[in-house]
Amino acid sequence: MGRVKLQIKRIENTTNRQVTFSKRRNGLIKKAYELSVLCDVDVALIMFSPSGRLCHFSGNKSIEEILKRYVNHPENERGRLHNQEYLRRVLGKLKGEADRTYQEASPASSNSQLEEIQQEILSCKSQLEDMENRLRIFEGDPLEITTLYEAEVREQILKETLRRVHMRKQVLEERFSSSGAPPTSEVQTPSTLDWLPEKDPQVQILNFLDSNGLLPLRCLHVLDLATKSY
Amino acid sequence: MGRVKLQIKRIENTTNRQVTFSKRRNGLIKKAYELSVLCDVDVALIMFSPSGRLCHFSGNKSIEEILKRYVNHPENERGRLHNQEYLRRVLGKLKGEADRTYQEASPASSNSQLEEIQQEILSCKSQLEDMENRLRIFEGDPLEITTLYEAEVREQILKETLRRVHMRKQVLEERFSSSGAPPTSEVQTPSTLDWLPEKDPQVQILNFLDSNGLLPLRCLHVLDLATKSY
DNA sequence: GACACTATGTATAAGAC
DNA sequence: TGTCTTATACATAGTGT
Repeated sequence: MGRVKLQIKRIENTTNRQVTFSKRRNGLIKKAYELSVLCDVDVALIMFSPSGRLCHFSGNKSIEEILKRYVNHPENERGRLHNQEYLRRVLGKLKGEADRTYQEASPASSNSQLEEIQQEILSCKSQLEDMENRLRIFEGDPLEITTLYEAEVREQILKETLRRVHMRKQVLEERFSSSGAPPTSEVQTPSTLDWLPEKDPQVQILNFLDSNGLLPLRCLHVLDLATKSY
Repeated sequence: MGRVKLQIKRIENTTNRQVTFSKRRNGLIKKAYELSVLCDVDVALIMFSPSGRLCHFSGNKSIEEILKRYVNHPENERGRLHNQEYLRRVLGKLKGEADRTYQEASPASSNSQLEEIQQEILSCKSQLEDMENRLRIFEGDPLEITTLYEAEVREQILKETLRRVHMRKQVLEERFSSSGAPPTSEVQTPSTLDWLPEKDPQVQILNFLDSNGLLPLRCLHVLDLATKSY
């Protein structure tokens, strides 16, 4: 759109990049606004400008409400598939277009390029799938377990992992205590989190993670699932 | 954009609303993607379709990372002012209306779209990175843990996950024993794997997994790491 | 950075499949 | 729902202030 067709790649000129950001940011917010009104849906949009400033938009509800809905959404795990779907759609369209304009440019080269990219996407997807499977062992809802075998297997893996982490913790404890550093860990262990208003152990963990800024959001939904499951 | 000018108000016809959502959602995601690439900025976009389905987009970083950056951003409080600014700007523009009518079609070079897709692959890869980070909590080498905090956090996550899996296992045990099904699990629990030639517990687990064909190969490297670490 | 202009590239409403 | 087509409305790159 504009005088020339713009390649979708990082704009190297800083000034230009910021100008484009300003323009497109407004366009994007407008589109998000229109979508939220026309279709009566919750939309949350968060951007960080090149200079690090925060810009965001949300419809009627506050961003926080929408984020909450997001982290609590059971579909959360599957979310990344949407990007893949989009990818597939764009790719399909592209291929159709390439086929239609078969005569014009260099059909062979662009087709092979397409194949190559398709391969890469497939590879990426299978890797994602593999990782999803591996993550399911740890982050997945236990209710998905339907056989004793699998429950046993998961339990043993977790026990073993726990044992190793525990050993590592002890090593670190010894190291810190012998070097005279303050034993910051034991004081903040969840077993001493009783002062928290929350009594649900999962929420305690959540708060613990959050207060340490370590891995809060990405674990929220797991904990939520847990409270719902049992 | 389209045959007629559309009023920005809720589309009452349900079918129409959903069709429009589908179209505009894709457009919005595309725009968000272009902005994130062109201007090299973090963008997170979350939508809930009229039917309650979750759709989201994020650039290179995972949504969780961006949300975390958002939550921790000091400017957070002032955020909603941006919407007001936008409204004011739109109102200002509403005063001066101008019409332009131009049209011309030309065959789009698919090269830019190729680049677009290549960018998508990059995004895909960064999602892989994110998952790797999440997996590291569970599968990663404990020696990578350098602070007591992190050891504590990992331990608590593992304990909690273990607790949930254990509860699930008990449920399944009860279900099977009460339905008269043979208690296949206890017999093959690793504690009774003494007949195996391997004495290393980790290799025992590995063999256990392997013999049950459940999740063997993808866990190999974890166990390998374990034997190397200690 | 913001605003205005204008030529162009895009998105999309409608409609049909 | 997804997809394609077409006509039309919009967004925006480049430019100047």
